Amino acid sequence: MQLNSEQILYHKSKFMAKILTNREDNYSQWYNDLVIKAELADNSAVRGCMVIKPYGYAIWEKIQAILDKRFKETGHQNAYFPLFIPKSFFSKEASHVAGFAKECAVVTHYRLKNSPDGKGIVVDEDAKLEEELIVRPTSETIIWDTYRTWIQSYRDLPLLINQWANVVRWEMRTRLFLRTAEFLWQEGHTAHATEAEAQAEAALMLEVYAEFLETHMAIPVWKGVKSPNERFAGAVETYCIEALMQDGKALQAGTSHFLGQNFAKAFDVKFVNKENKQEYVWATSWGVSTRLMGALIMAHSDNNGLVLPPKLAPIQVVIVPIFKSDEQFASVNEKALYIKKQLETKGISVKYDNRDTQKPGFKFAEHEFKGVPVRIAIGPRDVEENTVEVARRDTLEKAIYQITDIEIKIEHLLEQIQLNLFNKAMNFRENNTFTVDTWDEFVDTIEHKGGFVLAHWDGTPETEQRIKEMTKATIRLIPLDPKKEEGRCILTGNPSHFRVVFARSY
RNA sequence: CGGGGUAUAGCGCAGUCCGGUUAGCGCACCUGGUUUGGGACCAGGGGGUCGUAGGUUCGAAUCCUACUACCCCGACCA
Repeated sequence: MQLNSEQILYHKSKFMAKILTNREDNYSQWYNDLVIKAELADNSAVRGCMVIKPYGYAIWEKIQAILDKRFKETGHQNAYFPLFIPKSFFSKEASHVAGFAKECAVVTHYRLKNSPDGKGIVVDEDAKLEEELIVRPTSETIIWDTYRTWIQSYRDLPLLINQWANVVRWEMRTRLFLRTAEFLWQEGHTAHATEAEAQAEAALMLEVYAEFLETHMAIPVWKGVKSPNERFAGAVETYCIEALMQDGKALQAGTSHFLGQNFAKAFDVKFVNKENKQEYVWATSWGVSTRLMGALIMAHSDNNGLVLPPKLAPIQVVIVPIFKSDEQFASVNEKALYIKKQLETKGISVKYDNRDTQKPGFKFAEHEFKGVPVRIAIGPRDVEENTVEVARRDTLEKAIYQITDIEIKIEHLLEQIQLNLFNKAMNFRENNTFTVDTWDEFVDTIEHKGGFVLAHWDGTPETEQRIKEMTKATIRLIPLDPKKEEGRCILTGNPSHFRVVFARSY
């Protein structure tokens, strides 16, 4: 019972109200259409800032809930630090300020007044701040300034804090979820007594992110370390997870930084060790943002709309009743409610779409567009035969299920869908990962195939920069445990001992 | 910030070149009826300072000027 593509096309072309640009025709437009028409987010009246709509926010809340639980399981506590950061804090860590200076929003005044010409309101020049405030692009500085007062002794360590917050980076060009001027994220900031402990923390959180993407978002990731060019401003080492989108571009999905003692020194955060000696503390920070929403959308969705992995879908199963007469509705309704109750005993989130203002076909199309993993349709024929029609979003297949043990069958189906999405994404990545040895091959692959390209690099920032200028491809990551392989840099021909991962990226 | 484009009902558009009734159309919305196993149909109805501010003109959605916002492409970045 499979709906073939011609049938789908027929339905779409004849009735379609929500037009989705074809993914193959214009990937960016497809993405934008999807975000807006699936009601995940909208552009707002504020340049570069988005409105996250209830359906999109529900997905973000699921992401938050799962990660928050993992953070707490790994010993972290949530706290909240100010949105505003005194400008002077920023200049304390040289590379940090250099990295963020160009994209900071600055608060200079604290009052408005009626304009002298009587038209509207103007900034009151008399209300100029003594010290200007930066709207946080990230919170290292305010947090480390605070940690100074929290940390005295090795007994205060490790300090394991996370905050869920919004940050602002004044980007020139923005895209819904992928790059917005304001975005939501979590930022972990930890302080440790030893370098090894801090390194272990950075590695642990990278692992938490990788596990989350793979098992919940169904997106396979590469783990690695950033080249100096791509390193976080102020970090000693930046670890990252990179995912491959369906257009062959890479997306950095999360980062975890080993900050060494850079911020401890800049903000004079010392502790007394067991030998009663003063030492600077060792630090990490790590974060993921609403950008994950972009990854989720781009990794799985198709020309019929959004495709959501069951573990993050706000609605996992939608039940659509089909009926003509009131008597039919009564019996269908009874069965539908029974099924809903059964599914809920397994913790499945079910929407019973019993709106009488929309026809079944409309509901099918709508829930399909919004990526609901499983749809159950139940009509008079089903009631008679004790069956339902089950359609899965990932493959668009339909099947008839006996209602007996429906909750077990659907639970199993959801697991299958989750797995299938991961496997599809994994296959895609494998089919779009290329190994090249010459410059011509490299350019050709980046230009015509996209994807991840494994190549030798001489290890210098200059070479990476030149490659970026010539091909727009950057080193997405250096594998954590690179396989030893002697070769020559694709650009300079200098010796190299292992391959790194190149790609064009978001 | 550079290049290009757009702005007319909630959404998508026509009308603008070549100024001239009451600014149209599709979808959506409201009412009534018939319908309901893949985006229903019929009838009736509501909704517009034509992005903003000036200007030209007897008359401006239409011509001119400035401004603003958004989208796409680049440089920058998660």
